[in-house]
Amino acid sequence: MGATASGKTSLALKLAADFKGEIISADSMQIYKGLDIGTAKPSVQELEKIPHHLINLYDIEQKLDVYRFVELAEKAIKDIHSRGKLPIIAGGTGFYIRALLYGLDTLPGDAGLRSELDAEYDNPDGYEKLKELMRVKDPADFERWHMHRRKLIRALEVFTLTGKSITELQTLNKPELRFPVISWNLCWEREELKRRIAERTRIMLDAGWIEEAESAIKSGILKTPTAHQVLGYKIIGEFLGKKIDYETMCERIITNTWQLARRQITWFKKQQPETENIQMPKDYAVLKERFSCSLGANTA
RNA sequence: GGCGGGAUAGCUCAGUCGGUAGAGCAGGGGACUGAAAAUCCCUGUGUCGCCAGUUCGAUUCUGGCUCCUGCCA
Repeated sequence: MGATASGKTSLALKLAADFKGEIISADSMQIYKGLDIGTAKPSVQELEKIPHHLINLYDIEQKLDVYRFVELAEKAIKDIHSRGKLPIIAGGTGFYIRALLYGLDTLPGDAGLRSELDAEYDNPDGYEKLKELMRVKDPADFERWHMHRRKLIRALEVFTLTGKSITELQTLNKPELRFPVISWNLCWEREELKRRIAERTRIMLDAGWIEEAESAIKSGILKTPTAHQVLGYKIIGEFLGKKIDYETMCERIITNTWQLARRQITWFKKQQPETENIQMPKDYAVLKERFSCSLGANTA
């Protein structure tokens, strides 16, 4: 794992080639078909050379969430194991990776109820009514989430279904790794990562990202349940609609990407401290050697 | 050249009926268990363009200067 533009894809490809591995993408956006340039997927040749899982699996209008991701990834891991290969998980969606490695608590979900609550939130007084309901029924979660619409709604959803606080239900499982893993976080010096992001953004734009975005927007990506959240496409849409010029578009994408990277860095630092930080850049030979050792220790 | 408008946080700008100033964005920190490349929370001292005058006190009023900018020539 690692922040965006940290070199995960290229490292995963090399390790897979050297250790008979197959790659499972832990990326909430690379799972969608069509967003090839914008999500910096491996090239077609690379995808052909090394088997990949959870890439180009969904159409953009399909809905993805952690729960589904974990199911799909577990299936992929079993599948890879059954063929005697090594599963290599590579991606920047920390939330998904943590959920896969540690498992999710078995919380109920009801998308219908959730969207009802969400709609209620928009009604005049709806927000206050829902907050008041939480304040009375589930004060702990109210305290925790009253500032955060999405979290409040999810807490309310779980409370409605179970009569219990989501926070309470979440602490039932102690975090414990479900697989033996070697987990690395690719770290860069701040300014260096910023530079890499800026450089990669311009390369992606030159490689045809704008055309890709134009067609994705025509296919309605901005109205999809999950894929609309992908970074960059909306900004490119503003450029295509002549609301901003090329340079502004470019800078805004770079800024947004950097903000994403910062959130990822915080996540990996705070939420997955079991992960070993690998200070980049580092020669592949060194990484290969270290991986080999860890692998030996792990299977012993 | 004439008549206006402006000069305040890295950027765009508010504001102070005279008591040394605040928003958005950027930047920094944090959260995160079914939308996560998303969402949310915390975080703002800067010669208030320069020089003088009035005043107990000026970034705020007055005069001059410099630099932008608009209209007319």
